[in-house]
Formats: sequence, structure tokens, C-alpha cells
Amino acid sequence: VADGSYGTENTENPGWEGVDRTIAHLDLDAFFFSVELRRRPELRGRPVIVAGSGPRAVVTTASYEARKHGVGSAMPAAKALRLCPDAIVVPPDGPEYRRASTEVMEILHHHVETVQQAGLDEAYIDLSGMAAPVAAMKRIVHDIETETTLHASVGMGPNRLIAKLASDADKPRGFLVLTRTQAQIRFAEAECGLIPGIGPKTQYRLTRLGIRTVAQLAATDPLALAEEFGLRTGPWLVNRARFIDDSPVEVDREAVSESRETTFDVDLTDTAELRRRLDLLSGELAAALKAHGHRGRTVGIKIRFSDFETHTRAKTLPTPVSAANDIATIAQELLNGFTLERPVRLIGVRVAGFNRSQHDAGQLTLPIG
DNA sequence: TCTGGGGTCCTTGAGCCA
DNA sequence: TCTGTGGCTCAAGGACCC
Repeated sequence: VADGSYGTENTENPGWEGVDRTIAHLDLDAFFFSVELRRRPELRGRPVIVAGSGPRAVVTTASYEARKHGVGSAMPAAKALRLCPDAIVVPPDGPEYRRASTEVMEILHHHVETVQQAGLDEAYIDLSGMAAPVAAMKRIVHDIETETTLHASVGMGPNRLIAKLASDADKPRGFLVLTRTQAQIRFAEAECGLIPGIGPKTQYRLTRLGIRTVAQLAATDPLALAEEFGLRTGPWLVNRARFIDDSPVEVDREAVSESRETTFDVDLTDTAELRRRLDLLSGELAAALKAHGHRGRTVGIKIRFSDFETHTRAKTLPTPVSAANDIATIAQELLNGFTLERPVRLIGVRVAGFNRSQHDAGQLTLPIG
């Protein structure tokens, strides 16, 4: 088996020249902040962080002026304010961001058919077969700017991975087209963590194996890495570093789970209050499931204690549920399985297993006669 | 004064069954 | 009847992404 049959160099891409696949990745620059700027132009040029108001709020995005002070996404808002005491804090406005996102996605769909939205502020676009894909993307960026005042960075390449890296490499207002060979040269000495899918934990494990750069990872035997990361993930990591990625741009991705969770401002020790909050979340989740037409067979809870230790419990039912009392009943049962001796920081509830569509599920549960 | 919320995917191990 | 094996589902945890 160890004949090196995983992603060997004989699969060398001759180079992307518009003859194979052509994928673009479009990423809106400092999206939440830019949307805030549309209604509050006086914020332009100022250090701004978009963050919630609670004691445990984190930064969702920051203006480039705030980033100069070391402020970054996912940083506790309190820490961000210590780094940048003059920053203006703006509370996030989800509905407004969704509206702005829809405006942009409609422009994309006006120009091209195969668009995969990946979060509110980014999308993959399959331009394969198009005669002048670069000119098309430039038109799209121009239309987005004139119609929404929002700026975007674009990366293009023979696959999603290269397109994504290219759009990140030249922000803000970047436009970078890379062949696979150009990507290999450009990112050879970059740390492995640059590659989407390689986070801090994986990067640390790679470093321990003596693999620090993208080029080093690309030169690693996939089977050797399989011993450390498993038969799927090991070779996958090497392929990422070789910029091999045949994942398609998927237009209609269906959700597989939905959840609601909350972090308490102060850790909870009162079990009755914890149960009350779990019921509230179950109600919220049920309303969302109803709105989206989802039902699922697996109900799960998540609990995070004051020391950040996190546990989950789940139960799979014979029939799918979506009603608040059904979800709450199972959630409370699952909570019974915990000894609640430590203060609780977070509680969450989740419904998964949507794989059978509501239409099918409805047919299965129709009463006979 | 640490570390949000809402998702997806992967791995591992247990249990069941043929 | 016992043992091995492989497939499948489920549960739990981990990692990652925006």
C-alpha cells in the first residue's frame, strides 16, 4: 500500500490558463465596519471596534485604524479597549449586515450562476468556461462598489483554496490571480497556519514533527502524516500544501444542524436558573427551526464550566422533533446526566440530523387512516 | 480581565449485527 | 458455541471557520 499513491507529483497541474477550472473568491473588506460607515460616515478614519456590550463580549470586527493598535477579531472587547482606549465601540447590528450581504449576493447572482455564499461577507464563484473571467470579476467588483459603496478583495485561481489565499494575500481592495505554480512559489516559506483548515492546534502538531513551512509540508510523505493525523486528514493536509483542491463550488448547501447557546455575564451556580435558561434557549431554537422548516432527530446540549471545560451530550430519537417542549424535555434529561458542582459559564442546545427533508419526514409520520 | 455565537467536518470508540 | 471481522450508527470531543 505504501507506494506513494496519494497525490503524487504526476498529478501536476500544467498551470491554470483558464482551460481547467476558474474559481474566484470574493471577500468584503472589514465588512461590519464598512456597513456601519454607510450610516455613520463620521466614523471614517477613526479607530472603531464592533463588539457586544457584556463583560464577556468579543470583537467581531475592527476598523483598520483600530487594527494598527493590535486589535483583532475574536479578542475580548475589554482587552481591545486596553490596547486602543480611544476606540469607538459600535454594537453589532445583525439584520443590517444581512441586508447588506443580500445586496452584494444579488449583484453576484446577476452576473454569474454558480455562487456559493460562505458567511455574510464572502463567496466562491465558479467561472469555469467563461471567456474573460478576470474582466468579469473586475466588473462585479465595480458594480458592488458603485451600488453598495462596499469594497471587496478578489482572488482567482484554478481551485477554491488558491482563490481564497489570493483574496487574503492582497487585502484591502486586492485583486490577485494565481496559477498553482505561482501559489507554490509565493507561499512556499509561509507558515503552515496560513492555509485554511490548518489552525493553531494542527500547526503546533506539525511543528513538533519538524514541519514549519508550506513547502516542507508539501514535501512530506502523505502516508507518514497519516500516522499522526489519520488516513483522511494526513494526506489532505499534504494536498492542501501542494495547493491541490478539487472541492466544488456548491450552490445549494443545506443546513445539517441548528443551535442556540449563551454565555452568562456571571457564571451560574443556581441549578433552577440554569434549567430555566435551557428552557428559554429551547424555545428560541424551536422558533428558528419552525421559521426555517427544519426538524431533527438528534437533540444535544452543551455545557461549559467556569474553567472552560466543555462537554456535550446528545440523544437521537426515532422520529424528528422541532417543538419547544420536545426539545426542552430531552435537553433537561440530558442535563440530568451532569453533576453540577462547578459554576457554569455557558449553556447551549442543538438539534441535528436534518438529513431527511421535512417533506420526507412528514410523509413518514403521516397518520394512517 | 482571558477566551461569543453559530455552524461544519473529522476522529475515535462503543455497541450492535451479520 | 466461540471468535474474528467488517459495516453501520451513535456519542463525544476536537478543530476549524466566519
